[in-house]
Amino acid sequence: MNIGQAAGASGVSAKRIRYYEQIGLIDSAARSESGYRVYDERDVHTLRFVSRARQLGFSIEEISDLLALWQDRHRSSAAVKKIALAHIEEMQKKIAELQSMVDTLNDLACHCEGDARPECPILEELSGGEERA
Amino acid sequence: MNIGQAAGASGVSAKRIRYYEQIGLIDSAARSESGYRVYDERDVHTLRFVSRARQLGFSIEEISDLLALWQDRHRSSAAVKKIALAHIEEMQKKIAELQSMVDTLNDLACHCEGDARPECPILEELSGGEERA
DNA sequence: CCTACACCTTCCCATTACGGGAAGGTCAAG
DNA sequence: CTTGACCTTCCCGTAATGGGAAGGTGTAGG
Repeated sequence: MNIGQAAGASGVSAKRIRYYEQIGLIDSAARSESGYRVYDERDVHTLRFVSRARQLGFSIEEISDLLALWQDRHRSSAAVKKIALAHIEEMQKKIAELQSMVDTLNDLACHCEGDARPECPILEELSGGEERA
Repeated sequence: MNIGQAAGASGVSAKRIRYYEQIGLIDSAARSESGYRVYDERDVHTLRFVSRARQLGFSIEEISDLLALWQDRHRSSAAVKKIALAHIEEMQKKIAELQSMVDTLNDLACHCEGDARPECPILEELSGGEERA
């Protein structure tokens, strides 16, 4: 099957497939005589694996490690779990950051009248308490 | 004051200050005879505004709008609030996405023994239920 | 057989918000 | 007068793609 079909079957765009190949995340595809990339079910399966991992927010580098483990029958589940837990922690840290920003900003927005007048606690806060420089 | 002092006083690195000038977020700084950028308190105040806005997660483009409003004495607080609320919504959406990923992954990780054996629900899930391609 | 048209190829540019570092000019102190 | 800390511009690299150009391929219909 050509890249377009592999894309359709895996949910990974042709652009992305080429990119993944280029950076070495996935093996170089076989080629037809005319130079077209050729894929089989196994390739599509791998692409789906990558796609699902991306949906869970793993970075390409993490996915590279996960793929290696996936293909290693002597892997330990501990190694996989370690990557997963590290990723969870990263995401939770990011969530905490975002939540803190939301809380602060929400607080400010709540005290903003949101009318036609220029007085605005949001700008005052950003300004450092004093008004216009 | 030179860019280094402005950086120290505002908490914005010299690199960033030049970048902000380059993309037009802030006005071009005055120059000394020898070509050095020169800043005053007002500039530093603006830089601090930008810095605080960045700490709340606003994008450069949003900050550009906020700066314009800040400097517009005829602004309406409604315009400011609108930007803030939109930003809050974006962040909440991002949080929800991340939280969903964390939940899913946590669930999988909980069922992973994390020992020396290769069996791993995380990889099984990424694999689509079937084992190794 | 020829012509569309859909598909494929590689290559380069743009995105976001900077940091790093090179090559070279400036300034103040010792 | 030299050293070292500044400053300048310029270009590269980041993460993970999307867009699009220029050009080859494959197939289906007239």
